[in-house]
Amino acid sequence: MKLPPLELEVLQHICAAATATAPDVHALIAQKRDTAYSTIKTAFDRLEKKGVIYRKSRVGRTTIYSAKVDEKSVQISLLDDFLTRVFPKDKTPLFNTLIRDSSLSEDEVLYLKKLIEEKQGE
Amino acid sequence: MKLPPLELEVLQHICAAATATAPDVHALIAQKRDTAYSTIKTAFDRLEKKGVIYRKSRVGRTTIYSAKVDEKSVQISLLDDFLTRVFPKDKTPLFNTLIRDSSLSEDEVLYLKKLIEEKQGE
DNA sequence: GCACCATCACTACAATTGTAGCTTTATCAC
DNA sequence: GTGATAAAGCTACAATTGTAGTGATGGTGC
Repeated sequence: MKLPPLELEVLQHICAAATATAPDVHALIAQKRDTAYSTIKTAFDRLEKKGVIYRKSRVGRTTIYSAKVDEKSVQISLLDDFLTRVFPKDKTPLFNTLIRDSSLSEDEVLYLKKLIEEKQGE
Repeated sequence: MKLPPLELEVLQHICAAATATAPDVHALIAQKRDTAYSTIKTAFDRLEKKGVIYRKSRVGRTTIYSAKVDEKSVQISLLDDFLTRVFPKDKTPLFNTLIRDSSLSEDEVLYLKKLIEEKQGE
């Protein structure tokens, strides 16, 4: 599956709250940057047309949407595509950036270590 | 920086060979899938217009291009954007897919482990 | 010298995406 | 009931991208 940035962002808000309305998501995004309501609503419409979200119910004249897909599976699908496109061969720069340069918490580092030791045990 | 898939793919071929011509890259890509020469040449033209590659020299009437950018820095830039967009919060699914599900060579696993231990030593 | 053909340069077009305006409509408050 | 208004629905548009056709052109071989 492919999701353009804005649609992904909207989907993330919907997933985070389990259900969401266009006005709600617009309010959230508008906190960070200037965006018209209709822009966000268009993202909802396109996500719905793509079968990624659906109309769960209504309150008043406000539609309540919910995701049809699991956020994690979307992430994995996007990650898969990204990795094969951007790091088709040598993954060293990926690891370097990820571990050396990106700010991981101590917990994340421990989690990673555990995963790797698991992998080595195979 | 942002690079659409086709332009990235072309750039990767140019970087891999240090210099490359449009006919060469077309031949390489055409091995994998059916693509018109002009499609590839358009990617060259757009990369050039974006300042990502430049005309280094000519042999006969064939232009030899070379990259103006380091492939690694492009990768890092794309990775940065991707991570903040797709995994803005919890990176657990990222690690899981990367380490558990993707096929890493033994060397890659060792390299990863080394990196993590380095990180822990900080 | 000339013809041929590889390569270039240019143009075009449909699909997607971000962006938003405008119109309609249906609640809700009174 | 009626009016104000929030939300929906629809339309539009520019930029980007993948795709490729076409016509120009200039080396190269003979």
